[in-house]
Amino acid sequence: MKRKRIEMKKIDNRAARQVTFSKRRRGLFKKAMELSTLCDAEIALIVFSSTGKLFDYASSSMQQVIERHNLHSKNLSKMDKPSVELQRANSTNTLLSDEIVGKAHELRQMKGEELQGLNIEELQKLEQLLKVGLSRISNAKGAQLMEDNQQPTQVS
Amino acid sequence: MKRKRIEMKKIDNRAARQVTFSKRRRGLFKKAMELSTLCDAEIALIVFSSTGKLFDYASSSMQQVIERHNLHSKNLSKMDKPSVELQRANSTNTLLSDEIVGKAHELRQMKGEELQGLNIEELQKLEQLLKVGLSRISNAKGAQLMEDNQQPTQVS
DNA sequence: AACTATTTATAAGA
DNA sequence: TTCTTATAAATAGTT
Repeated sequence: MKRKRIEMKKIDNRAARQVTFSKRRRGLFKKAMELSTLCDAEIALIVFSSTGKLFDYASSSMQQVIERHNLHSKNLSKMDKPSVELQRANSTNTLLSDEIVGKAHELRQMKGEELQGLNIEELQKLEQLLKVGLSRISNAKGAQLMEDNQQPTQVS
Repeated sequence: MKRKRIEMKKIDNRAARQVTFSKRRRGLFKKAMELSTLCDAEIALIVFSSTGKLFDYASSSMQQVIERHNLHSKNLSKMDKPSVELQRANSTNTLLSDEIVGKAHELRQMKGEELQGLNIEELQKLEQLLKVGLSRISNAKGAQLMEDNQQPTQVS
């Protein structure tokens, strides 16, 4: 039987690759779930086989993990524009609904209505976002008052 | 030394949980990369530690895998919809798109990126909204710092 | 961070 | 695909 360690490159033989994929995929998902359970981690795992079949797992919900990931990796300025991909994928409404759910969630976060689950770092990012917004609004008010030299409205 | 198999539930001890997280996280990411290499699979893995730190991996790009996932998790059965159904779906899509545009606009306003056309009163309302949001976030930060009164453990 | 006894994953064969 | 088993790999408990 003499097993040996396998070389870390794509397995050429199709059948062998498929068998290895099945075994290792199981192992990988098991490990992901264990890590989530043991260490209270939030995890999402997406796997496409070479034949295009999808396998996925999320410790909470895929949407939630992806959103949280976006909050971290973003490019805070492009999160609020309908994505190019989204416009292209307009053929069904599922994606659109997801996007609405996501944006509604982002809005609630900006309003401070749904902050649970965010850590300090994330809260600070949000705070920064709001502060920038506030200063822009303040500038806009100033500019408008200058133009409106007829009757200065009361400002807060 | 007598190691025994560990119980599959959240590890109570903070330090032990942190150590296990580090070890298993490494293992999990290694396995994910190996599966991708050996079996030519497209993989995305997102992990948030219990302290909110992000770790991620994507065999291609995160955006690409997430998009592909979105494509899979929705239709498949909607491709061969009767035309009436299709029309209904399309009009729904239009409504949903409008809603997204609206929410995106609202988000940009909150960020102060699109304030043209707003008068003083509107700017003040917006400002008020942001101030309320800021104070809630500030409270949340305070609450979280209180919770974290156990000494922050060092992570690798 | 490093060590090692054990457990766990899995390559190869059936 | 499932199972078996020898072996490689991961890791729990410890230093």
